[in-house]
Amino acid sequence: MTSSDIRTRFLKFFEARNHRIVPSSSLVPANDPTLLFSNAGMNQFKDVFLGNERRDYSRATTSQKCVRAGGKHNDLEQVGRTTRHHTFFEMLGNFSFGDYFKKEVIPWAWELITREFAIPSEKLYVTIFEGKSTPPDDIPRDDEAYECWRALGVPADRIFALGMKDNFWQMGETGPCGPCSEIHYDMGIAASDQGHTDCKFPCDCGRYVELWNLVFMQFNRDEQGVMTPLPKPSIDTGAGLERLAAVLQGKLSNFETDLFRPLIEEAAALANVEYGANHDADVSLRIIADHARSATFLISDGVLPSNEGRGYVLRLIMRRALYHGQTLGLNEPFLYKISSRVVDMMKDAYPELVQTAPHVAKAIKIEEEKYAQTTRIGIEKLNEAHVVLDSGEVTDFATWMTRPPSGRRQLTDTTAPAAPSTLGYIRGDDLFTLHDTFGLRPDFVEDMVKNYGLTVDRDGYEAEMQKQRERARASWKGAEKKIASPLFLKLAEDGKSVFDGYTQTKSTNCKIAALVVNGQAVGDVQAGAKVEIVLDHTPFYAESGGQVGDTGRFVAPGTDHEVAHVQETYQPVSGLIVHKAVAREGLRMGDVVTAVVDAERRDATRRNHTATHLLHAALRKTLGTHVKQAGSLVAPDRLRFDFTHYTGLGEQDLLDVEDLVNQHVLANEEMQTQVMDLDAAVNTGAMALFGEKYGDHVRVVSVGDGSYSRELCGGTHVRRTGDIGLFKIVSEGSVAAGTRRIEALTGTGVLDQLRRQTKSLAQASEALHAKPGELIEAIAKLSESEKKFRKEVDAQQMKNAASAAGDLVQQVREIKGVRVLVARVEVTDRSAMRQMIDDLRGKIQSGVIVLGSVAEGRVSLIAAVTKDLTAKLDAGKIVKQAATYVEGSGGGRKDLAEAGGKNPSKLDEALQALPGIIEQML
RNA sequence: GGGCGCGUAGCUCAGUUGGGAGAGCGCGGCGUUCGCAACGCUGAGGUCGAGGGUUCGAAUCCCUUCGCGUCCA
Repeated sequence: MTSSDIRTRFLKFFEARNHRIVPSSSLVPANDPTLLFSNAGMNQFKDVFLGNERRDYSRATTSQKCVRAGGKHNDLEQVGRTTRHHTFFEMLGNFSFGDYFKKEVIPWAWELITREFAIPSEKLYVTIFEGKSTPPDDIPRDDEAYECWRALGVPADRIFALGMKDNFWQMGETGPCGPCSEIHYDMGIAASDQGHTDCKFPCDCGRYVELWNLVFMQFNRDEQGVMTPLPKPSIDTGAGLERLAAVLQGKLSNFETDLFRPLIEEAAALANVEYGANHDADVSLRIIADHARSATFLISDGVLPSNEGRGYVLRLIMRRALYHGQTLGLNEPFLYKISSRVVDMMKDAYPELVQTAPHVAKAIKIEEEKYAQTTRIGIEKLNEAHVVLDSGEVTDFATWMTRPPSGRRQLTDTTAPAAPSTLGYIRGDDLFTLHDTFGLRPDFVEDMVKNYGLTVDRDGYEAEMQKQRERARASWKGAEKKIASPLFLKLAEDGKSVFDGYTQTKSTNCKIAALVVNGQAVGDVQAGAKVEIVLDHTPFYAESGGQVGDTGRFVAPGTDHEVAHVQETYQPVSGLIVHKAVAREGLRMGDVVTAVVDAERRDATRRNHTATHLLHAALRKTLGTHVKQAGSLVAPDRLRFDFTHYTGLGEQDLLDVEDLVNQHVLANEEMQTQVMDLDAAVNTGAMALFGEKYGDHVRVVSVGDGSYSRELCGGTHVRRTGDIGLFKIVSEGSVAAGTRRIEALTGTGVLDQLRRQTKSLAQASEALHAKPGELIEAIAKLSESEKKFRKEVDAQQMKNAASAAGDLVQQVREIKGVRVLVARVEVTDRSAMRQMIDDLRGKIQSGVIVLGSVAEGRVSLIAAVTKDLTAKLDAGKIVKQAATYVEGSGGGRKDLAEAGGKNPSKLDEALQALPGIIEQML
C-alpha cells in the first residue's frame, strides 16, 4: 500500500463517519505565538478545544504537516541515525469536539487498523492509563477504555496500563487534559536496536512501535492543579504516517518507505554513491532526504532562512543537510534538486506546494550558495586556528599543514580507520570562534583536520558554548514582558469601550466611565491634570495593528469648549480604549462629553493604512506569494512595512510595486468592510496575519471586489482608493536576514517631499549656475575639472618641492659630524613635503632634515633621519620637541616623523631652536 | 532579545604602539610573437560603508548608524 493510499484511506474512513476533511494548517502556527512550528494535528483546533472558538462541524479528520526541531525536545541529532526520527512528518488524526467519545473512537481505530489496513491483531498491543492517586492528582484508572478494548476481543494480556508519562496528556500546566490509549505494533526481533531476541512489551528497544495515540480530553485542570470533568469531553488522535507506511510496506525503517526512498536514491545518484554500501554515507543520505522535506515544506509555508526565530531553525536544518552533502562530495548546489523531488511526491496531498515551487527552489539555491561562501571564509580562518601538539608545542593550522610529512604524517599513513591517537588538537576556544563567528561546524572542522593527524578539543568548545548560552539567558531575563496593570484588567472586566469611529470622527453623548491618575482610579480631576480617560464609547482609534492611536479633544456637549486635550490613545488591555489627556476643566466620573478626533491627522493616517494594504498586495503580485507581513507602522506622516523576502529589491522591482499601487489608487476603487466569522473570511481568501490572534468575528477589509487585496484588519481606511492621492516609496532596506523594510508616503506627504526636493534642486542649480535638467552634467564636469586641477596642483607642488630641495641642499651644515638641514618651506601639501624630504634625503645621503611650513593657520613639521643614523637620532623625538614651540605635538618612526602645531608665529623660533635640540641628542 | 566578526581598487583580500593606502587577479597601452597563451615594461582605477568625536595627525582608537555574515535564546 503506498503512503498516498494510506493517507487517503485514513481520511476517507473518517469522512464516511461524518467527519469533515480539513486541510492541514500551515507549519507556522496561525494563532499560537508560543509554538515554533505546528507539531501535532490538534494545533489548529486548540482554540476549539479550549472553547474559545466554534466551527460549523464537530468532527474533523486531517493529515497535518508537522515539524519538530529546535525547542525543548530537540532530537535533531538523532535524525538519520535511527529508523524513526524525523524533522518533518505527517500526522493523521481524527477529532471530536464534544461529540463522540471513547465508545466510538476505540472501535473505529481498531477497525481501521485491523480491517482497512489489515494489520494482524496478534502483532498489536494496546495501552491504557493506570491512574494516579498521589496528591494533588486523584485520577482513576481508565477502566472505560479497558472495557472498550476487551469488547473488541483484545486479549487481557495484550492490554497494558501505563503511567502519567506515557498515557496522560495535557495541553499545558492548566486547561484540558485526559488519559490516552495507544496502539503499538510488534516489528519483530529484527527491529530491536539492542539485538534483543525475546524481549517483552513494552520494551523500548525499537521492536515495539507506537502506531496511534488516542487522547481522551475529559478533564480541565485549574491553577491549583485540581481536575474537574469537562461537560463535553473531546477526542484528539494522532498516527504518524511514516510509521504506518513502514508497517504496511513491511519495512523496518521509515526511511525504506516510498516517502523517503526516492529522495535517498536521488541524493545518492547526485553524489554518485550507492545507498547501503557505507554506514556513514547512508546516514548522510537519510539526513539529506529528511531535511529536504522540512526545508521544502517550511519555505512553502513562508519561512525563510534567517538568523533568528523560525528562520534560524530552518537554516540550521538546511545547513546540516548541506554539510552532509559536502561529506559526500556534493560541492555544487544540490538540495534544491531534491526539494523539487519532494514537491513532485507530495503535491497531490499538499497542492500548495505547486504554487510555491519556483520560490522554494530559488530560496534553497540561494541558501546553498551562501553556505558555500561561509564555508570558504571559515576555512581561511581555520588556517589561523591554534594547534596544540601532544609535545606541548603550539602552532597554527596553516603552518602545521606545510610541515614535511615526516613531521606529522606517520599516523595518518596507518590505514586503520579508527585510530584514536593523534598528534595534537585544535584549541577549543578557536573551535568555538570558528563556529560562533564564522559558521564552521565543529564536525566539519574535525573532518578537515583529521587527515593531518589532528583532532578537536570538544570540551573546550562546549565550555565556551555554555558561557554563550548563559550570556543569552541572563540578558533574556531583563526583557520580561510588561504585565498589564490590574486596574486596567478590572476596568476591562467591568465593561469594554465601544469603538464607533470607523464611520465618524466625532461622537456625542460619551460618558466618562473611568478616570485614572498615576495608575490610580479617581472620582474627579482638576483642570490641568494629566489623566487617562475611559469612555463608554469613543471614535478614538487606539494604537493597534501598527496603526498609531488618534489624538484630538473632548468638548462640552453642544459647544466648542474644550474640556480635555487627548494626546494619545492606546489599549492596555484588549477592548479597553484609554485616552491619555490633559484636563482643561475639572472632570468627574459620569460626565458626558463630545469626543472629537483630530480629523486631519486621522485622514492622513487612513491614507497610509489603505496604502499599506495596497503595498502588501503589490509586493505579493510582484515578488511572489512568499511575501508575508512581518511588521507595520501606520502613522499620519509615513508608513513603514516589513515583509519576508530573501533579497533586496531591485530598482525595477520598486518601480513595478509603486506603479501597481498607484494604478489602484487612480482606479479609485471603493473600499469594502465586512464583519464575518474567521472561517468564512479565510475561505474568501482574506489574508490573515502571521502571529495575530483573531476573535470569532473578524473584520475584513477589501479593495473593490477584493480580488486584488482582502485582509483581516481592524484599522481605519479611506472610502475610495483615490483618497490616497499618490503613493511614493522613499526607502527600501533590510531589518534582518530574510526581512525587508519599505517606507513610503502618501497624499500630502508626497507633496511635501516633492516640494522639499524641488527646492533643494533649485538651490543646487543656482549654486552651480546650471539649469535643473543639466545638473548631472554640470556636476560631472565640475568634479572632473576639479580632479584635473587638483592633479595639476599636486604635480606643480611636487615639482616646486624638488627644485626647492635643490636650493635647500646649500643650507646644510654640520653638527658634531652629522649633516643637518633645517628649513622653512612654502609647500602646503603634506604629501608634497614628504616628497621633498625624500628628495633631500637622497641628496644629502646621510644626515637629518627638518622642514616646517604653514598652511591654513596651522604649522606642519616633518623630520627625517637617514637609516645609518637612526641608532643615534630619533626623528620622532626631534619633531616632538620642536612641536612644543608651536603649541603642538607629534611623533612617528625613527626615520620619518611628523608634527603639527597651532601657533604659526612661533615656527621660526622652533626652527632656530632645532640645531640645538639635535646637538643635545648627539 | 544577547554576543562575536566583517565592510579598503572591478573581484579576492593585506594593512600592529595612530605618522607615506598596498598586493594578487582583472582591465588599458607598449614590447616579445605569424597569431594566441605565457612573459616583460607601463598605466588607469580609492568619499578606506556613512556620520560624529578624540588627536598636531585616524583606514587604524571611541560613539552613533547602515549593510552583510555567524552563533546562542
